[in-house]
Amino acid sequence: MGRGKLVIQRIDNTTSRQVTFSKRRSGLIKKARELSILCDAQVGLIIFSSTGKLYEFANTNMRSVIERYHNTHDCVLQPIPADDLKDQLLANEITDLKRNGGLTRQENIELYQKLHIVKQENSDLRKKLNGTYKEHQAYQQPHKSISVQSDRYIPVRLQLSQPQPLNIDASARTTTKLGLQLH
Amino acid sequence: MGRGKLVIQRIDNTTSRQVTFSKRRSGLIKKARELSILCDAQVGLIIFSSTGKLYEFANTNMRSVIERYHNTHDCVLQPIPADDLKDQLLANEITDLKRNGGLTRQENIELYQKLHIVKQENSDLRKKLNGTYKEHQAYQQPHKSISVQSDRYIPVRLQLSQPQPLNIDASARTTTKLGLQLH
DNA sequence: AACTATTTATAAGA
DNA sequence: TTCTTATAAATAGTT
Repeated sequence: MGRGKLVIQRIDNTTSRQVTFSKRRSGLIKKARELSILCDAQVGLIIFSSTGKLYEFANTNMRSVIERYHNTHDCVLQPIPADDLKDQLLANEITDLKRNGGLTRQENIELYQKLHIVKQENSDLRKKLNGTYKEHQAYQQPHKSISVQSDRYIPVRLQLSQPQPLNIDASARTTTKLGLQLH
Repeated sequence: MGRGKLVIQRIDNTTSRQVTFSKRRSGLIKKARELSILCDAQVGLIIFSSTGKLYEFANTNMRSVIERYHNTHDCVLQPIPADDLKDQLLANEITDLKRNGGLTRQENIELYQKLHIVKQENSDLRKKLNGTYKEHQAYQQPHKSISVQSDRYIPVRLQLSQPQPLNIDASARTTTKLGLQLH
């Protein structure tokens, strides 16, 4: 839609990307709202811009949508046995925290890998560009600090971020009431 | 859009409503995907039809979107009041989990920012390289490596998304009363 | 922020 | 229901 046909791939130009984001975000939210009204559907929409800003729409409220979403999926984490109501409440909270923390860590790992790949691509591009300019000795790498930083930084973090297997065996469950372990 | 103008209110006719739901649902998901790609945004979309069936889209994975969403809202570390020793232990465990999760979260945010910067740098380099080659029409496919990257990336992410088994080793069992282990 | 030329989505019809 | 088509709506590039 527009003056020209748009190929669906990341828009390089920052200004264009931001303008397009603004336009399409509002368009998307509008359509989400329309769908929920027209068709009597429950809709939840979460958008994080590339700069990390949050935009959202939910015809009811986001929390209820998310809860309903969770209910449709099997709970991966086993409930922690508890003697009484108070213990159960605390145990539930711990279970939630474990789940969320695990997800954050997992996303972290993915981000490191992604970052690693993009940086690699980056340095390949730089190399290529350098080759193009090789007759001009004046050319300097424009972002040397970043590439140096990544060389030192990434391997270490990747190592630290390796997925940690979590595991409760029977004996562990007998020794601790909560059988809790956080990685 | 269509033969006639449509008023945005619940469609009474069941058949029409279902047909419209089907069309608009796919349209909405398509646009959500486009937004995430074009503008490098993280998008999560949850739709429950009026009959309760779930449809969803997330460019990364829904759990990570939801978690990130939660993270932007609740961040406060409040000490939990406890009546007795056992409660206190549980409360401490929760506090630890929260703190640890917070750190991971913080790291996560920084990774997003970093990734954003590197991607920008990447596209700048590509632009520069393209300019260098502008007289040679041979240089086309500016994003080839990115598509390769995603091909490599997605399977990894799927693999990482598998539920992680929980595991406590002997040393962990002996070190903490609650069976808690922080990594 | 507006403006439109175009593309895209889709309501109604076949 | 799936396909078609006229029309409304969204929006890319421009000013």
